[in-house]
Amino acid sequence: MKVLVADDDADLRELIGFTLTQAGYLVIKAQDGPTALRSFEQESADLVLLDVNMPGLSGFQVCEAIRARSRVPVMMLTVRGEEEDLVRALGLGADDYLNKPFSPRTLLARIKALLRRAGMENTAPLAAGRVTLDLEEHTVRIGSGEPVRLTKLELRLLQMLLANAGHAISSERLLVQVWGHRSGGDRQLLKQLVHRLRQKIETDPAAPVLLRTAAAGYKLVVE
Amino acid sequence: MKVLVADDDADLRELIGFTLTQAGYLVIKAQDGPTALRSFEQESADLVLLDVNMPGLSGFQVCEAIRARSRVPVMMLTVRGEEEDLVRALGLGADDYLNKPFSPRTLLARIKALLRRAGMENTAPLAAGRVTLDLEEHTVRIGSGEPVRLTKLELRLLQMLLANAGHAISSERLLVQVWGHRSGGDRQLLKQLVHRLRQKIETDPAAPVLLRTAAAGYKLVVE
DNA sequence: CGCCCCTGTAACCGCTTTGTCACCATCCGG
DNA sequence: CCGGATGGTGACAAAGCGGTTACAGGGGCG
Repeated sequence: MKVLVADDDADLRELIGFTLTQAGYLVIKAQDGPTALRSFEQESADLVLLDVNMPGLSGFQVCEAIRARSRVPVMMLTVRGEEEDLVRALGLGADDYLNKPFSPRTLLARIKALLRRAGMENTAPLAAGRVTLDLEEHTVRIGSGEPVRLTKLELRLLQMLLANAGHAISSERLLVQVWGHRSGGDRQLLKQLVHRLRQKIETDPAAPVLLRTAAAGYKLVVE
Repeated sequence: MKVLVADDDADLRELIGFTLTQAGYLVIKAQDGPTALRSFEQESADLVLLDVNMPGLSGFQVCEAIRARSRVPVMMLTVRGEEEDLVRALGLGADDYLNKPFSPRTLLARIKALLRRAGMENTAPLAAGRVTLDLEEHTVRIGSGEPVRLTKLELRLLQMLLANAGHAISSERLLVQVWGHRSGGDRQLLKQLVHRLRQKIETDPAAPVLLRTAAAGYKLVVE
C-alpha cells in the first residue's frame, strides 16, 4: 500500500513518514506541488496526503489535477480554523481533511478509515461473475468447481480480462499487457494462449461461453 | 468524437493518431500552432491535445486562444521535468497535462477521464438520426432494428459519415480517413465499400435513403 | 542425465474480409 | 450519335484471421 505524502515542512514530512512506515505503509515523499504530481504518476500511489500550502502548486491545484485522472483517496492537511480551505478542499474532490496539528494516532485512524471506505483494505482475490482468481495460488475457480492451476501467462491474460470483465480488449492491448513490449505479428502467441486457457476454464472449449471472441479482441462474459 | 492532435513531431503525431483512431476517435492532425487553431475552428474538435513546443505559436498560446472562445477540454503534452510549463499550462486553463514520453494506454485513459469530466463520454454510443453506432461491439442499429455487425472498414466509413452527418464528404477525404495514406485511383475501393455498407444498413439497397451519393462524395442523411 | 511442463513456432482448415476486374447504366458535351 | 467519365453491381481471387493440431526448444528438477 503506497502513500504519497506532500508537505513542504520537512519535519512534519519526516514525522508522518516515520509513523506510516512503522504502520507498514510504503511512503513516498514530496516537498512541493509539482514533485507531488510527478511522484503520484510514477509511483501510482494508493493514497495521497496533501498539505494545502506548498510552493509551486498549492494542495488544491494538485488535488484537482489528481482528481482529473484518478479516484484515489486524497486527504488534505489544513490549518485549524481556515474553514474556507476545508470547504474548498471537499469541493475539489478531497475525501477527508485533517487539521494541523494532529497526533500520529489520529492520522493512522483516518487513513485506515479512508482505505476502508475506498474498499482497498483487503487483498481479496479478483473475481467477476463465476470466475474467481487467486493470484497467490495461481488458480482459478469457475463457479463452485475445483480450482484449476494456471501458468504465469494464463494468469496474466485472465487477470487482464477480469479487470475489464464484460468489455472487449483488443488483441494489441493484450499482447502488450501479457508479454510486454512486443511488436505486432505475434498474434499467434495470443491465439495459442487463449486456446490453452479455454481448455482449462471452459466446460466445452469448442463452444466458449466465458472467454469469447469479440470484435478485434476477446472479452470475458459475466452474467 | 473529434480529437485535434497538434504536435510538430511527425512520428509522435502519427503514433497518437493511430492510437486514437484505433480507439474509435476521429483524429485531426496539425503540425504547428496556427494550423492547430485553424483546424480547431473549422472542424470544431471535441478535445484538443497540444504539444508545448511548436513552431508558429507555442502550445501555451494556442491554449490561450482556444480558451478565449471555448471550454473544450485541452490536454497539454509537456516534457518531463519542466515544472514551470506544468504550472503555466494549468494556469492558462488546460484541463490536464501529460509528460512525454507516455504510453498509448495512459493517453487513452487520460482522454477518457477528461471526456467523462466534461460530460462527453463516448461510452454512450455514437448516434445521429436513426443511426446508432456501437464502437466496442462493431455494430450499427437503424432505428429500433436489430444490431448489424460491421467490418473494420465499414465501421470506419460509417463513423466518418456519422461525424459529419448531414454533410457530404469528398471521396478523397474518405479514402484518406478510411484507408490511410493512399493516393488517388482507388475510387473502386470506396465504391465497393459503400455498396457493401448499403447492403447492410439500407432497407432497399437499390434506392439508398441513408447513405446517399452527393456531389463528389457521399453523405449520411439524418431526418 | 532424462523427464515433464511451459512456451514458442509452424502448418493446416474454414470462414470472413478485402481488393480487383468486368460489365452495365446514366449523364453530358462534342 | 459517339465517346468518355462516373457510379452501381455481380463475381471472383487474394489476403487475413481465428481455431486447431503437432512439434521443438528450454528450463527446472529429481
